[in-house]
Amino acid sequence: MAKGRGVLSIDSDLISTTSAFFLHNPPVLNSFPDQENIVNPKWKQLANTGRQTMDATSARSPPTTIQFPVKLINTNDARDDDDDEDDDDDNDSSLPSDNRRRTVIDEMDFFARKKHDDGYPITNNSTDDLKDSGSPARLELNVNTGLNLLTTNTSSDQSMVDDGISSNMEYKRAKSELAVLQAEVERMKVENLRLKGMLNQVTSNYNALQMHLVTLTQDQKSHHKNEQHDGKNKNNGMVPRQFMDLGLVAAAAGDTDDLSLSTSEGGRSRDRSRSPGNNVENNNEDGTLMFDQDKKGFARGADHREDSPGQGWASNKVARLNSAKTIDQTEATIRKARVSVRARSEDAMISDGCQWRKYGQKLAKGNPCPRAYYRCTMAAGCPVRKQVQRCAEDRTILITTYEGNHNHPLPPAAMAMASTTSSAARMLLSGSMSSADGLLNSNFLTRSLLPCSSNLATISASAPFPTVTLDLTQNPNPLQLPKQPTQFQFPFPNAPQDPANASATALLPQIFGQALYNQSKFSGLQMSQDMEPHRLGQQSQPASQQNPLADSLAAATAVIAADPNFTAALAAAITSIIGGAHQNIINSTNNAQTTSNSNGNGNITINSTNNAQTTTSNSNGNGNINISNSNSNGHNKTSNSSFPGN
DNA sequence: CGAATTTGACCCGCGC
DNA sequence: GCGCGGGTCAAATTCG
Repeated sequence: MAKGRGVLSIDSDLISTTSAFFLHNPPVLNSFPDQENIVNPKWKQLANTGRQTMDATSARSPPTTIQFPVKLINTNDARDDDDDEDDDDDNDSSLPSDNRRRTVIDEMDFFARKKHDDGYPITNNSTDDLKDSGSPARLELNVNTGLNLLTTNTSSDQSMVDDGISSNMEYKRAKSELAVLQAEVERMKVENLRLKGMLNQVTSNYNALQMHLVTLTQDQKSHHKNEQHDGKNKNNGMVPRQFMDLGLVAAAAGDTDDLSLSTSEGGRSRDRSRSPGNNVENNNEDGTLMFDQDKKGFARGADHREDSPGQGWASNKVARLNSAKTIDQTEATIRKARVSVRARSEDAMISDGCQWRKYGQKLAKGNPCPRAYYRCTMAAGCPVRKQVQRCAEDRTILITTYEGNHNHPLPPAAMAMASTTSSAARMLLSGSMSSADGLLNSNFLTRSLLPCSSNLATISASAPFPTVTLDLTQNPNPLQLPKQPTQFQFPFPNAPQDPANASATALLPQIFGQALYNQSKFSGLQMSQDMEPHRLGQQSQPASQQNPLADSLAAATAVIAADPNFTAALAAAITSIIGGAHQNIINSTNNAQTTSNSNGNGNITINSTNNAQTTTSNSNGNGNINISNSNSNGHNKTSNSSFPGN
């Protein structure tokens, strides 16, 4: 897990970077990040892996993305590249030199380019962006510029006429392009209204969130030893939402036959022959093989599914095979994804609200402390597993790794980890599955989007399993939070300051996990690009009734779900809270600009504005790394496999 | 006595 | 092909 770890660290104090997000145009979305916007050749090479000719696409097709200028200024590094000019000067040379250089994301100007295109005054960011547009590839994606009008028309519009008669043609073409863009603007406005509502909800529920967490903390402190037992008796407080197993239930709902075939063939028999008793568990009431796969899920399920297509099945349903295979790959990635929580605790386990049964223990290599294996026993067949092991270096640190999603209602106290585990996969997936080389891309995103070295959250896509690690054991990097003298103990100001209390530490995963969960919730189920705003609000309403916290964060995360950069933005907000923020403002306006600002005090301001495109621009301190988010693609994929029951 | 835990064996994937 | 390591199983054991 250690190798190749990308680290997420967003320092509210040092945040001085302006992030530019490029919002995608979903209908013509490219499934791969805009490596054209990647200034660094090395990164660009990475981004090109497994991707088809993007250059040709961008050259021939109408603009698929709308760029929103972002300026990322790296202030953490000793290098003096913290001004715009420097960014321009060494775009190619300095940017990649150190992927691990911490980049602090401060401001996310989602709509600056949009403003520019709409004729609004060009912001400073826009200016910077234009300067950055020295990269030819970037110009190609600058869909709203006049230049692109000449280069991005569709092939059908490409005429063989001579230049002499082309002026009128080009005028019409430009007019057509303008109409398209105007339609996009209208759609963005609708999207913005939706986001506005979400963000307002975040604001209105923020106090409720704090109260909720404080209550949880007090409750967990007082019932720390008995929490698992309490969870058994809190059926009244069960969250009615079903955490369906990733993908497998989707198979039950849609392609049950196919996936059943796929899972019943191949490597399935070998396992069953060894464990006949599992057959009972395999036969779920709905006839799916959900648990059967889940039993292999922690380590082997994905592998089985990946090579599962049978002979006849594949030959008869080529088209469906492709789609199913894609889903399988998605599921495999999700299934492999893990959420690891590092927390200081003297107890054998951190209290996460679930009931667990130990089914194994093993001495893992490199750690004298045994690793314990637990499975959730709150419901028969629940696929969720967790591993608990003490850190070899510091045995006061308890490392708990979760995988899987609960298939049963959960008590509120258990929502934290459940949300985390069910969503972390998608967070990784949002970057990893946007292209053929999923993990590579995920890792790429990790390094590019989350270049900051941090103790808070780590996303490791290069590990055997994509892992999101939440480190609750260390105070933030002093270089990143120089103004935060106190040791990080709890992310919320009102929280008890008891570092040894595992219950308290378990709440950060709740926050983060909730965000992740909501991200998946919106991205996978409700964040459909085609979904109308009012419908979205309606769907989120029940959850809101159940848990205002869930919805408030859901709203924020819905925005974040658009891109891993947004996740970084959320992390920035969380980090801000951790850093002692006393004020977190999330505003929503109709202005064509979205910014996320963080001052030295850890305040976070997120202004949502008139835009709905989902292209992202990312950059570190040395230059601009522009990543075209495949949000819509990736999330649509997950929507097929994530929460089919909803 | 039932439930939970322990623990050795087994299976599987992966690297050499 | 073999060994290693991770993960799981299930009989044995312990616990309440």
